[in-house]
Amino acid sequence: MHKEHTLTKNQQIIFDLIDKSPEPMKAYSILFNVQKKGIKAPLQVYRALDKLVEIGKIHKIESRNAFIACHNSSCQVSKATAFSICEICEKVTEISSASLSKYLANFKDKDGMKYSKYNLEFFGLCKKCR
Amino acid sequence: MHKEHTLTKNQQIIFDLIDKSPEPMKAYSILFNVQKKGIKAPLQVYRALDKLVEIGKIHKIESRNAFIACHNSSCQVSKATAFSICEICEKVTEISSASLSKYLANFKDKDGMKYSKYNLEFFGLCKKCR
DNA sequence: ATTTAGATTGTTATAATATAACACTATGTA
DNA sequence: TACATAGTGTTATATTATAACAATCTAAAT
Repeated sequence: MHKEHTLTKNQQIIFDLIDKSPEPMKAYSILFNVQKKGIKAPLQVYRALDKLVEIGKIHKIESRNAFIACHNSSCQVSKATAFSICEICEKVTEISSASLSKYLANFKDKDGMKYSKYNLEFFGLCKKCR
Repeated sequence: MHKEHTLTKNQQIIFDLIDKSPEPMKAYSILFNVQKKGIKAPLQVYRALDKLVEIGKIHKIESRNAFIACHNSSCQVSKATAFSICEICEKVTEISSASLSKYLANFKDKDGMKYSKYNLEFFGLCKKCR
């Protein structure tokens, strides 16, 4: 359905790191972790992050300036994202709910406008922190 | 229903500026604009912004690192926000839809968890830019 | 009126996040 | 081969945000 993107070396290194991380990673934390692999400058990280976001392999958690691997097989290229964020432990979970995405994709604002692109962040306490 | 907060001098100056602005304002743009009123340092701005966000007089547009006055009379203290953002002209509009807020407040994730606090940003093209 | 607790202020310094500009290199395709 | 496009490496810098500390204001309770 969609083009498979072959990741470049930097993109792969950075994706692997984020994908293995149990929590969202911040750009400079990523930088610190990949310096031993030859990625030395912030821009190298940000460029890879931009591309990975663009092709849907990772998502940016806007309220946290952090990045998480996409674990929702249906949103590889999607820009329609939803997350829950624990306000205590900062655990972030991607929400993949067909009814939610359907509702939001069909939502019309007061001008009758629909939006296929959105980002939704829910805040609360996760199971463990409740 | 809710406590009226009397704004302090700095808070009032900064709120007035944001409230008059037709578009979201960034912190350092706010700083530049209030320097003639004696607010000289970033922290003075950020502290007022934090408080204004906390009491619901303004909202932060997370994807833009910018602040907009609340024009939704029902969300003075609310943390349940929704916006549409034009990807060309960057116009931001707060969405106040009873059905949307009802849907989101009642949304349950796969653990059955509900969230009273959320932020939703829709992206698309506004009327003028379409 | 005085005390006191909490919020707010002013200030300097610094941390954290992100991009500009430019020359160079790899990769795929005509 | 040669051309276009995307990616790289690098230095410098812009932008966004917070730490720490002393001083001041404000409201409520003596």
